[in-house]
Amino acid sequence: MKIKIGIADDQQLFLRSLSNLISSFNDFEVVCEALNGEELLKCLETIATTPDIILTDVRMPVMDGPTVVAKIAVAYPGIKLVALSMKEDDHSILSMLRAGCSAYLLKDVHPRDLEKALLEVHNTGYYNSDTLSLHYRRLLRRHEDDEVKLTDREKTFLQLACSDSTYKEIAAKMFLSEKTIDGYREALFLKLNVKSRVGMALEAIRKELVVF
Amino acid sequence: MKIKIGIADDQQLFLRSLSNLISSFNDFEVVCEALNGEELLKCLETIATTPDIILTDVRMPVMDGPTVVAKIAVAYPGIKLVALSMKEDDHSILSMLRAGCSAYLLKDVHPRDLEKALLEVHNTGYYNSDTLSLHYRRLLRRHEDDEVKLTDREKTFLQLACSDSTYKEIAAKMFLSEKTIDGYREALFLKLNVKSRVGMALEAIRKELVVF
DNA sequence: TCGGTAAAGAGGAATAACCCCCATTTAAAT
DNA sequence: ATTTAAATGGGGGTTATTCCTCTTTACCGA
Repeated sequence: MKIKIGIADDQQLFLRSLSNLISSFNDFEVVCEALNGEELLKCLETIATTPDIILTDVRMPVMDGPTVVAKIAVAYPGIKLVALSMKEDDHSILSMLRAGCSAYLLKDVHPRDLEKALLEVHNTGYYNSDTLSLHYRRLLRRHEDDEVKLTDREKTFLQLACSDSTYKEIAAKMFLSEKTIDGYREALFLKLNVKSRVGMALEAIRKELVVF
Repeated sequence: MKIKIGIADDQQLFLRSLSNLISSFNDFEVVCEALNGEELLKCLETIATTPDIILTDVRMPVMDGPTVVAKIAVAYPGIKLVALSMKEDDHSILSMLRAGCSAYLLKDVHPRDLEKALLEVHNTGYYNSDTLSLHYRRLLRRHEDDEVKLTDREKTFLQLACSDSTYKEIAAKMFLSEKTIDGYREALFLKLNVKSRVGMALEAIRKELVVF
C-alpha cells in the first residue's frame, strides 16, 4: 500500500512536475492535484481515499495556504499537513504552522530530502528541516508582537496609501472624511511601528499586507 | 535523436522535478541542470553535447537570468534560450528578451503547453505565449523611455529615501544640505514620473532601482 | 578660453503630512 | 448589562514635503 499524497500549488508547471516526481518515488502515489485551496477541498470531497499527507503552498489565489490548512486540520484530522514554500520568511512559516502544519519545506530542497521528509512525516508525524528548527524557538517567542492584525477598512486604506495619491484623494475614494483617514493613518503607524507614510508603505510591502 | 535540454533554476525542487517531467516527454532529454547562471556555464563547458534549448529562471543567486543568457547568446549562438519565470512583469520579460531569449514562459503553464512550446521553439526558433504576444509591441515600444538613468548621488538618495527617515536625516547621512536633497527629490520626481515621496519609493522598488 | 551643464545650495511660500486632544454610533464580546 | 472594538468625524497645531526661482562652483569639451 503506497502512501497517498495530495498537492496544492498555484504554479501549474511546478504542481504537475512535482506530482510527477513524487509518483516516481517508490512508496508514494499522488491522488490529488490542486491549483489553490478551494480546488484542494473539492478534490478531497470527491476522491474515495483521502491522502495521508498533503503538501500545500503558502500563497495561492482564491484560497491561500493557511486558510485551507486550517480547514483541513479540523475536517480531516488524520491528514498530515506539510507547508511548501519558496520563502523562508518568518511570516509564512508561522502562519502555516499555526494553521496546523506539522512540517515546513522549502522549495529548494533536493528531491531526496523531500522523499526523506515525506517518509519522516508519515512515520513520526512531523519533520523539521535544519534551518527551521534553528529558528523555531525564536519564532514562537516572537509569536505575538509579530502578528499585525488589521481591520478590513485599515487594509483598504493601507492598499490605497501605497500609491502616489494624497490622503485627500484616498478619503474621496473611500467616501470618508479626511479626519477618518487621519485616524487610520495613526492606527497603522502604531501597528506597523513607523513614523511616516513612506515607512508605512514600505512596511506594508515587506509584511505583504498589500498587493504589490 | 532526442532534443537536448538544459535547465537553470535556483529552486532545487522545481529544477529536479521539471527535469524529471521533461525527461518523461517523448522527444526530450535533459542534459544539464544548474542552480544558477554560473553553474549553467560550467555545465555547458563540461558536457560533450551542447543542449538545443536552455530554460532559465530570471532571478537566481550568484548569476541571474539576463546575465547568463547574454553570455550564452554570444558563446553558444546555436542554443535557443527560453526564459522561465513566475512573474509576468514587464521588467523581467524585457530584460530576458533583450539579453537574447527567444521565448518567455510562465511557471504556471500546463505541462502539455510546455511541451508544445519547447517543440515550437526547437522547430521555428521562437514561441510567444498568448499573454506575452499581446503586450509584445507595447513592451518594445516602451523600450527606451522605460530606461531610467540615474546618477550615483541620485541612486544613493533614492535608496535612503526608501525608508522611514525624513529628508533632513537623509541630508545628514549624505553630508549635504536639505536644499540639495530637495533638488534630488525634484529630479527623481521627474525621472520616475511621480508626485510624492511615497510614489517615488514605490516606483523605485518596482523598477528595482533600490535594494529592498 | 568660452560656453554648456551638472552638482550643490538658498529663499520663500503653499500644501500635505503628522500628532495630539476629543465625541458619537454600532456591534460584538464578556 | 457593561465593556470593548470598530468605524466615523472634529479642532487645532506643528513639521515635513513640495514647488517655484535663482546663484555659485566646477568640470568638460570644442
